[in-house]
Amino acid sequence: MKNRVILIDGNNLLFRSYYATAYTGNMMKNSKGFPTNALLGFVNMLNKIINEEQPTYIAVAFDKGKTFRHDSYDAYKEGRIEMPDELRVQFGVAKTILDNMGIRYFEVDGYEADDIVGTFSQMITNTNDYQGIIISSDKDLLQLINDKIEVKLLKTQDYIRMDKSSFVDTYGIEPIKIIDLKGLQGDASDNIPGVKGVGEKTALKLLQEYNSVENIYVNIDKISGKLKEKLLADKDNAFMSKQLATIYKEVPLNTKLEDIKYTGPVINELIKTYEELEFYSLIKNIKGKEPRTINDVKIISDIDDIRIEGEVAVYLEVLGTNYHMGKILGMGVYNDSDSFYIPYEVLKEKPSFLMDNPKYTYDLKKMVVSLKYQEVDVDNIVFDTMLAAYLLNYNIKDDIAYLSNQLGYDIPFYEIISKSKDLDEKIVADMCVRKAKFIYETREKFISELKKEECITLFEEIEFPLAFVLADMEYTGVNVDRKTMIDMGEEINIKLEFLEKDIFNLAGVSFNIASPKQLGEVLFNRLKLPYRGPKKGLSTSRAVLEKLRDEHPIINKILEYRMLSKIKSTYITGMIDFVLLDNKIHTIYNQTLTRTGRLSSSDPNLQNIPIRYDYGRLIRKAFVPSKGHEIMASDYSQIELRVFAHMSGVESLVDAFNQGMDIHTKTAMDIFKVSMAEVNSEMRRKAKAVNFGILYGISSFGLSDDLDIDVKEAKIFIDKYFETYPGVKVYMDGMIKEAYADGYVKTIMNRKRVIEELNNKNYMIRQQGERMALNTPIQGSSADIIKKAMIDIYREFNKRNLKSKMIIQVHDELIFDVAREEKDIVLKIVTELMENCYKLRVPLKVETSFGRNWYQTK
DNA sequence: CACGTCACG
DNA sequence: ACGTACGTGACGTGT
Repeated sequence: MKNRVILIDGNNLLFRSYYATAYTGNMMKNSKGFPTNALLGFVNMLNKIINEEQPTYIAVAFDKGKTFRHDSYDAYKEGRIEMPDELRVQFGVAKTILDNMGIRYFEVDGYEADDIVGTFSQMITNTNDYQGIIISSDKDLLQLINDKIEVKLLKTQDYIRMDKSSFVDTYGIEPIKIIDLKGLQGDASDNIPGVKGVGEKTALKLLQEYNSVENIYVNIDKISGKLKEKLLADKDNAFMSKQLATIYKEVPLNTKLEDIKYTGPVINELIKTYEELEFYSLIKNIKGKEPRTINDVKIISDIDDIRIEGEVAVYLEVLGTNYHMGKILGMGVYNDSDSFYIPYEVLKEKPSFLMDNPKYTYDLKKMVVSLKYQEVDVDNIVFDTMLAAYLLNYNIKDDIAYLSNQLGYDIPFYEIISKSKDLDEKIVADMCVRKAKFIYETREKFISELKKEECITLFEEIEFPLAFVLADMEYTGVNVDRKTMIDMGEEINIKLEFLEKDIFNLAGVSFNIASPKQLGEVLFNRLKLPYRGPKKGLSTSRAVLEKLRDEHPIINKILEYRMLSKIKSTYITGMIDFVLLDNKIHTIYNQTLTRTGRLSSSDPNLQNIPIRYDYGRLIRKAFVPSKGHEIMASDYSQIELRVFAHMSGVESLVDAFNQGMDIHTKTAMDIFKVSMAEVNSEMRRKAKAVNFGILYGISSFGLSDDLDIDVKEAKIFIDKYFETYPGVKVYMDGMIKEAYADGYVKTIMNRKRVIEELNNKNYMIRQQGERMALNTPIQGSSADIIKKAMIDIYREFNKRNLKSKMIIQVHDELIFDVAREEKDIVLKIVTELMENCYKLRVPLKVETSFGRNWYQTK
């Protein structure tokens, strides 16, 4: 077995990973603003290579000198423009990481990475005991291939492995002949001139006949006509180009192969570097990490030993992401005078401080709900770090360890320590107390930041009280009629079987209908249906298929198959899995996820239950009230357009809402300059589409797609709209200007969204940022309003001791499980509070309906 | 684990 | 010449 030597073109690797993400606008930075995108790709690639190749030797080469070669990015190749600062600064850290990983790297004045790789290849070629593998996406390096050297040529997704025989198969020449090829055809990207008028085809033909540049000129008289003239005219260039294309193999490295032995990482140093970069997921995966020093934490074994005074930080550790019926490990407790860990067994005896002492925590909803299932009540919670960090635009990623490590704390991830073979209670206890300590010590900092950012009112009056409301909704849950679901599932199964048979018959072949790849193959290659979708690849999305409805009977069958299998997998099978022993579904509302301030719902998602199409809508029959109750659904009518009218202050829109007009009809009247009676359904449909466009940050393409008209026609519509309502344009321009000036936009309750995209060099990304800047204040303010309504309603229900419960929120509607005898009062309270919880210059309107299940509320 | 697709506001 | 409407979550496929 030969020694495997990995040679890595470090410049190439960093460039690739930089541009892989930077150009899409996802410039990744740590919380201090240091760019990390190239480094993450770099490290992931190194890990992948080490894993796959299990090398004994590794060297990484970097450029050092005035020339600057790489082929990761065309603009550089052509223009030799400067390396962006955001990439430059990552090179130094890359070298530190290599040191930490136990990998030698080399850079030599006046030489490029290629030359260093070439020099090592030569050393390998000169021995018998080594085998070299070069890693790069630079095809120039292919010239180094020989019996002992192969190249892993990196592609966007994966790589191609090239050894001597596969190279000859692909190109028809020996690897080393690449330099002759370049001598003749040149390479614009490397400023290699070559012979003018000779391209790849001619060059290959010449080389197959004469083998080398030198030999071509020896036999120049055997060549005739134009080609001979061209060759003679550029003879000097041909030799010079060949030399330029040749990778230098004698860089003075003063190194033996033995010196580049891969020694493995210096783990603690590597972790430190990763922590600095906030590469927490990489830290998780480091093998052989030394256990951190465990503090001797007091572990409470007797409830009577718990004595704590004053304000205290607590953190409850619950296993897994779904805390409904999740396993509770225990609670870390910390304040200035004491700290300890309370295991679950003691916690369930309900220590009194849970009710009495003022408490700070992280994710109060999770704590309250988890303990509620154990019949343990918690009261007097006064602060939640997670909610504060969310409003301050911190990256929280659902884990207190992520946040705390960003702020200089040393807190392990539970997933990591749970893998250590001797996980004892001491380790968990230490971790929980560290978390509580973090909460305790950073509370003031978060509060002062909230004040500074003027988000403290939003925190105190909306997000913090809302968490308790959501806790109650989640714990209350939604009753489900399993039988309705199962019956519907069986009906779907039968329909699917028939559809599948029909589809296979029509296609003349059986295949996996759920596979876009196989379906595309059948439709567009086998059945030769005309493709009218987006250019990239073969899309089989509904939008594309609907255009083919009249072309082939298989299309409708496929669309129906798709619809039914979606309903079955997501809304029948998927939903049934979430029905707990109480016959209820308990969703989780994520309060700290969306960039706009909306909630999101998961496990399962109750905010995307079908309604638009008749068949899917039937699933709502399975969502039922408690005994003696009914389902009540109250939704805001056009809240986002009302918010828009309010924020823009455009008079005709404000007036329309104040007069109680149908806003889409009103828009149609204004755009088409007709009377109300003259507005037909087509005009209203178009006006409606334009109104929606306005909410999203309109674009002619988007509108044309929605209305299925020309982009030109759409543009005319938009211009007409802006002519009709010049105030809208003024408002939008002002909003965008403000967003560029501040770097963020805000809602009516001062929720801020930072929009990095506005600083992106890429025009498309900036455009996207502008649309976010237009949409977020509207979507976010609507979210603010309904959150306020939910809090008001929750408090009023409690005050009146009602049996009825608020159970679901779907962005602009609230669903209730209402006791029959409370129908009148609940309707009155909900309407009143939803409509009046926040005063705009237009009225908020709420529409409500009752039903014996969710389906009937319409 | 990313992608395509589709469910909702 | 670009390649797009805003905000989410879940599923099956295929690497």
